[in-house]
Amino acid sequence: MGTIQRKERERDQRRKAILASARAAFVKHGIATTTMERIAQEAELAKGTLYLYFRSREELLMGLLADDLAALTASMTTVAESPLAPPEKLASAFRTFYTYSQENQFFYQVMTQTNIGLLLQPNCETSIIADFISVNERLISLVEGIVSEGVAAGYFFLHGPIRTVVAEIIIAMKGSVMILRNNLIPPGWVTEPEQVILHDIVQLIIRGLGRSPSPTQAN
Amino acid sequence: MGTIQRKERERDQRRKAILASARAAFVKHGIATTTMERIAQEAELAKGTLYLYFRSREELLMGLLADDLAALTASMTTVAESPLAPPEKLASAFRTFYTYSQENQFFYQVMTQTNIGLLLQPNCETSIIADFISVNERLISLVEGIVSEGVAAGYFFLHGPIRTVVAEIIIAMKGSVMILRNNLIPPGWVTEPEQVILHDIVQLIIRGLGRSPSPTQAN
DNA sequence: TCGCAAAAATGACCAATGGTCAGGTTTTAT
DNA sequence: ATAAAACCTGACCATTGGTCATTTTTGCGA
Repeated sequence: MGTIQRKERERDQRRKAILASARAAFVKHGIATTTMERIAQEAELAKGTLYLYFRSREELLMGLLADDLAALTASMTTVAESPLAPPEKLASAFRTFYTYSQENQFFYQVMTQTNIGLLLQPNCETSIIADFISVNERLISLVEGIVSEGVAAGYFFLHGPIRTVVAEIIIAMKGSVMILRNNLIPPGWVTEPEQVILHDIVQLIIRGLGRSPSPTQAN
Repeated sequence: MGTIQRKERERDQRRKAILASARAAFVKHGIATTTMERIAQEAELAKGTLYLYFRSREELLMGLLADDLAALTASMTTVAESPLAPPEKLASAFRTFYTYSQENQFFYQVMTQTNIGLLLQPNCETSIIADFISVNERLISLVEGIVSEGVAAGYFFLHGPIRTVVAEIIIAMKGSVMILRNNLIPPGWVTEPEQVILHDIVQLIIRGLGRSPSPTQAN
């Protein structure tokens, strides 16, 4: 019986070692230009061996992304549990998201160089997709908690079901980060640093949340 | 002298014919899975001939995108010149952007399946990049006109230089469209149609613009 | 009209890369 | 010790963007 456990443990260790090598290679060379051959070399294995552990290059990428999303969720949880007022907590949550992408090179590259939708392919293992969805749900719940708190304390107003409002906030903020990090800003278009732009957008949304959706008048 | 003009005209016609064939192929088969061989077949030319007119696959894509952005700018110009109040005009502008992407299949696919930043590569012809930047500038100016009008009429408040504020609005809205169209919404996350989500986000931003950035109090 | 040079087009070829799989090596169980 | 199972290897395969030697077409001058 001990043999099975050891073998499972060793198999898991090799899988993790391959992921670590892939991460190092992706960070060093960029996602698009890192080949499976190069990852295999970094892992000191044959290329064919990689396919014993991952069904495709996409599945390898998703494995790395799942780890990052888990770490990000932990950071966001800390924010959600802090004693800040809801508007400041919301701003802090999205600052955390941005900072994480800035400090974690692989995550940054996935955000900027990969169409994540294309990674969610039928040849990805189902449990990896489920992990991705699960971690996303936890992020949503965290932001929902902050918004709910803000509504209860009178800082925010809802213009629809809270779930929908939260989704919209996240869409806008994630989208902004993607634009900022996708080189979709024509040169010379803005002179302020990305953090300032992102902060302003968060504040714009927070101000919008802080205003009842009923008024149709100026001022 | 007549021969040179005719040859230039014919060369331009062939270039346009290749672009049309590429568009048809991309729409029919998707961007990622359309090969240059398939485009060549659609154009009834040899594959090598494509490279007499475009330096790379990316340059071909950029050529198509430039046409789309020009058409989109025309639509947005119509909105900017309409007699609507600035908040409604702003909402209409972004609705136009979304509707265009919905109705124009190639544009939709570029938005969802392509990392545009990767298209802006050194092997793209400089004038194509310049066109891309130029069209972007026109879009920015249109939105800037609307915001400026709203400020003058007392609908909107600026939290920074108008150029920056406009950039932030565009970043948030473009980003939202990208998220919505990139299948980055986990299944079952939202039940409302994309248009409703986008409309809500625009309204949230408009409400934020309609509130002076000074208040720090709830209600 | 003909001959030649230039321009345009062709399609076989090349290099690169994700993925496959027959064969080799190592581990396990009896 | 032996056979079977598990693991690993690296040559091979299919695909595709891009190249380039060759072929075809066009334009021009005699």
